[in-house]
Amino acid sequence: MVASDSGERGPPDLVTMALAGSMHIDRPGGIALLPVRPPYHLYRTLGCGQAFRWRIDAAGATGVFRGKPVRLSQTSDGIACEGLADGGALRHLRNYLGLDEPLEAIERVLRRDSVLGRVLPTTSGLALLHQEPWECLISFIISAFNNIPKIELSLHRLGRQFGEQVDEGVWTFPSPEQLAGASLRDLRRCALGYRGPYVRETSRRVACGDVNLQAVGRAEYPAARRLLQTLPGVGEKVADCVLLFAYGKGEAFPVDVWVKRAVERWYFGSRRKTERQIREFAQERFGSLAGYAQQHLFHSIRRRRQGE
DNA sequence: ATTCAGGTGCGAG
DNA sequence: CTCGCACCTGAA
Repeated sequence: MVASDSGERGPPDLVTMALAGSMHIDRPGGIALLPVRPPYHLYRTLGCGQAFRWRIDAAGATGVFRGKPVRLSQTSDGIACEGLADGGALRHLRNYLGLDEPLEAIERVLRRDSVLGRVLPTTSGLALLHQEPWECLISFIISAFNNIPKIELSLHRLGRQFGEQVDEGVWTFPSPEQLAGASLRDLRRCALGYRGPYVRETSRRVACGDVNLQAVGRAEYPAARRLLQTLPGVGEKVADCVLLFAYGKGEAFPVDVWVKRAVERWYFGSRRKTERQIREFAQERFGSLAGYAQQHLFHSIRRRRQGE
């Protein structure tokens, strides 16, 4: 297997190299600039279904980061960030966005796979985020047997009901304590359906320290996965999403209906496989880059279906 | 009105 | 342990 580097870009220019050494550059008007290396693609990264609370429009992406409303946009110079003042927060944002993920090298390796080689031209530049585990966990509990607009609706209502308002129409994501103290009746208002009790029970188990989300991060992938799966509403797929999108466990390969369909069609001649077979196949084939492979496959088959 | 949607928990074999 | 099934609810 030889990498076909036809789509690869040339070495970064001097400006890019110089900028990459610094965390950010202050611009007039309280706008900070975070340098990025190609092929990083902000809107693919925020819009590919890892996180649900970013709103993307022609002007850029808006959302809440560590309790502050922020607006992000990508230019040829990097990521412009409006709303965060101090360098510490910007460093955290840099980490959150995955700006230092070695995407060029990752995609060079993935491109050796003929399927991904075909897919990458339309998915290149998406990075795995490093989300806050708590919000990510609740988001994917809600995602089960649900659709994206309604997941977004539920998360928005949870913020409005139980979080704190930081701007017009913008709320923080509620803490474990805030959700643990919620009534099922109030949770039901958030259109959670039968997931309401899962959300509250999981919140209780986290709030009381029964499950330590920091300890999950310190554990190896298999143990961390088992730990998360002790929570109600958290099965294999949800656990893998949290491990991948929040904890940076790159070997996680969440198998949802889309990825299952993609792998069956593109790797197994459309023969039916179980979710476990698909996950084990992917982990064997892609190793620590399984999560990246999953994102590209997911993104590709979804836009294909939607005719984007 | 009917159908669909980024799984999970359950009981049965 | 694997398999099949029911499931809240908003939007198309």
